[in-house]
Amino acid sequence: MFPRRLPIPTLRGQSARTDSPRPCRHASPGAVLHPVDQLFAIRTVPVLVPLPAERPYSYAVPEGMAVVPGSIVQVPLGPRQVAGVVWDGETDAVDPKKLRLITKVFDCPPLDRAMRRFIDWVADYTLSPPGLVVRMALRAPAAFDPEALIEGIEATGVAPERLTDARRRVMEAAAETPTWTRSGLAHAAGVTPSVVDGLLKQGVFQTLRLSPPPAVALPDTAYGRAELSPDQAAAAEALVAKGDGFSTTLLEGVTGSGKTEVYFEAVAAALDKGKQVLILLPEIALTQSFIDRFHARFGAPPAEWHSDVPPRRREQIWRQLAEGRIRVVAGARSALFLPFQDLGLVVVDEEHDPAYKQEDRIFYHARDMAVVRGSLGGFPVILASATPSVESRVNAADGRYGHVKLAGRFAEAALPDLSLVDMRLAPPARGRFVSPVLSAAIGETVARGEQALLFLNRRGYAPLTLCRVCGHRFQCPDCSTWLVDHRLRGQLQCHHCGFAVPRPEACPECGTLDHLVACGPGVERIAEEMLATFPEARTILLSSDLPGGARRLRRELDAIAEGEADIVIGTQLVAKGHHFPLMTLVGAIDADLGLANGDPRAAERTFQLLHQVTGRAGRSGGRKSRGMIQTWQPEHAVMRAIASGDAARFYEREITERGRAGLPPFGRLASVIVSANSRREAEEYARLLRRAAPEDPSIEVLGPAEAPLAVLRGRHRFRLLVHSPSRAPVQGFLRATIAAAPRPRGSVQMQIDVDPQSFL
DNA sequence: AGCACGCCGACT
DNA sequence: GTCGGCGTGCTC
Repeated sequence: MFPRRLPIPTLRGQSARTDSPRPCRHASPGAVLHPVDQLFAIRTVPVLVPLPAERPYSYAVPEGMAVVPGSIVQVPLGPRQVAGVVWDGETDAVDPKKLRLITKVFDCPPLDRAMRRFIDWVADYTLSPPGLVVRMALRAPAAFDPEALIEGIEATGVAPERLTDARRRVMEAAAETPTWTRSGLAHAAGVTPSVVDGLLKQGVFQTLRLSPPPAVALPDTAYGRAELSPDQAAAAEALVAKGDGFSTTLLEGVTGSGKTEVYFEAVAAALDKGKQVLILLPEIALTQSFIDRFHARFGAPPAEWHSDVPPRRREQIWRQLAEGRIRVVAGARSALFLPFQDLGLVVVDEEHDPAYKQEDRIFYHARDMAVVRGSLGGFPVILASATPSVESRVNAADGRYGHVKLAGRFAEAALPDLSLVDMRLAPPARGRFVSPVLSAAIGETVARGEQALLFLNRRGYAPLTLCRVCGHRFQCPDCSTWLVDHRLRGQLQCHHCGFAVPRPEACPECGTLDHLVACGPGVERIAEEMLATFPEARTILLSSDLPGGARRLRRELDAIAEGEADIVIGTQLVAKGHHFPLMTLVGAIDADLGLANGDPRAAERTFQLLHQVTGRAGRSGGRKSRGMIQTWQPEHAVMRAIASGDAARFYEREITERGRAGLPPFGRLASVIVSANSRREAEEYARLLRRAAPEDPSIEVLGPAEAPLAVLRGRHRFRLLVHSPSRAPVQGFLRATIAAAPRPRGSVQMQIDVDPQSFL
């Protein structure tokens, strides 16, 4: 089974003593040297510092300083002071002249053993230096020192000299709660702070130091206990029955079947046992509705953790979490590296979402690392989705994961009627992209006062611009990809590296004016078409590159939910999180779009995206809502699966295909991302790898044009795709290869991406 | 990752 | 003559 397949590769030799229960100052005394020994022996400890070192560095422990593995310490590193973590095991033999003293131990709970093993595991699996992994856990510099105490007041028992009305109200409030802040008490009593000041002066109150207020209120598991359907209750019971030890369970339920309420019961069970809980969400900045639902269930919001959380708040959350004062975090993938004190459950919501994969510096898939965290920490992990990843489906089918299904009988009825629009039979008019069939449906919908959503996963106006006179195509100078016409911004942009030029009027090749022509649709162009076809309808365009950022987007989404638009046109961000009750028609414009981009997961992604976006439709007025999918390949397995609603058959087919092609979760895929100055250099390095390879995996060099992935953002980056159909872990190959081939520096830099699930 | 050192191009 | 570009090496 899975847990025993999680070796800790690098560091071993824990001393059992070191992780013992913590005395109040967070650090146990450690070994005390005999006075005679003190003269000769210098105690050294390994310290993992936040830089790409393969091993922890050795530091000397000053006399009288108490450190244990996990202690967060400040150490000198070259010219500066950095925060590091005392690690497990023995120190390397290091030139005593290099040895430097630990500057100080932060007054902060140490990282627990499970967390340290997790960091080592992630470093080994992702083939990245453990120092860089620990860096992710230490991204809250000011949090290592205790939060500053604030000034509070408490009653002394002395009676006020003259009991005015205002003073009486203050005394009444003070009688109910022992300690207050000055302004807090004044506010609660409905008086000005000067009343409190007066009483303070008289000695009725005295000041004291209070610990700062909690970042979030404690959740109350009894607060908003939902009425569960029999289905939901059974599923919740199945989750809770998994017990406290490690297990992974796939919670699969169609849109609207109430998965969230079900796993909330598992969350409540963990909280009742005094455990902390982590709920991972993809792109949490846009999921206010989740926070609201959590609040309604538990009477308090979870602590939020994502890139939009301001630095001060991050520090507060980091600290209070380490102290165990925060019980629940809802966060993006980076929350996996937070210093939980007693984590007892991780829920990965929308587990299939590609946003869980980090493709920057350290490549990891948060869903899989959550499973690893659960395995090392000995607690359950729940993966929830309406459209699970093929990997999780296979793991569930093979018994590695539990499988809890929510049939959701009411939900079935509320799902939209889906139909394919065969673009070969019902082509749009010239220069248009919406089929007359869909267009008519939009007209009817708007006429009824309902909303229509048009989905097209392509930003901008048109993906290609060419000159009608000489045939010149606008191309990125760095990436050899087409420049995307962004009319609202007046730019041609490269979606790979961010290169942009103002939209030209003349062809740079032949100089002809006004003969440039846009080819293909983007959301801006669909918006234009809708404005022309339905000039009286209120049309809204939603796209990630619109000005105003996430906040404006959230406002727009709220406005749409309130009915302040008739036609909404959006990229894939409309597929996430939001539910639109008035939306009774969803149209997918270029549903085939994602199928031909060379991604081995293209079919799966398209299936999930189309399923999700059509699930946005509401259920207005008892009439079933409709989903219409424009496709040029109606016979494609994905399209057939979407139209028939037969997800099971899609998965079956996809699993067979993957097995045949040796793709994950059966075969292994990894890529070595190299930054090289030219394709030639990248090819050169690929040759080096091939020569050094102990076996013979295929290594393919892909530039930005062939591998349209976020990971290739930036100039001159290439992806060497290592494909191995055998069960032999690609890591083993890469490790050996990297050891044999000179590690590139400077002109060629590399990062490694091992595809999820190959750890099983 | 940062930071210093060191070696070649365009300028006050 | 310097200022400063980033290639290279190092941090216990």
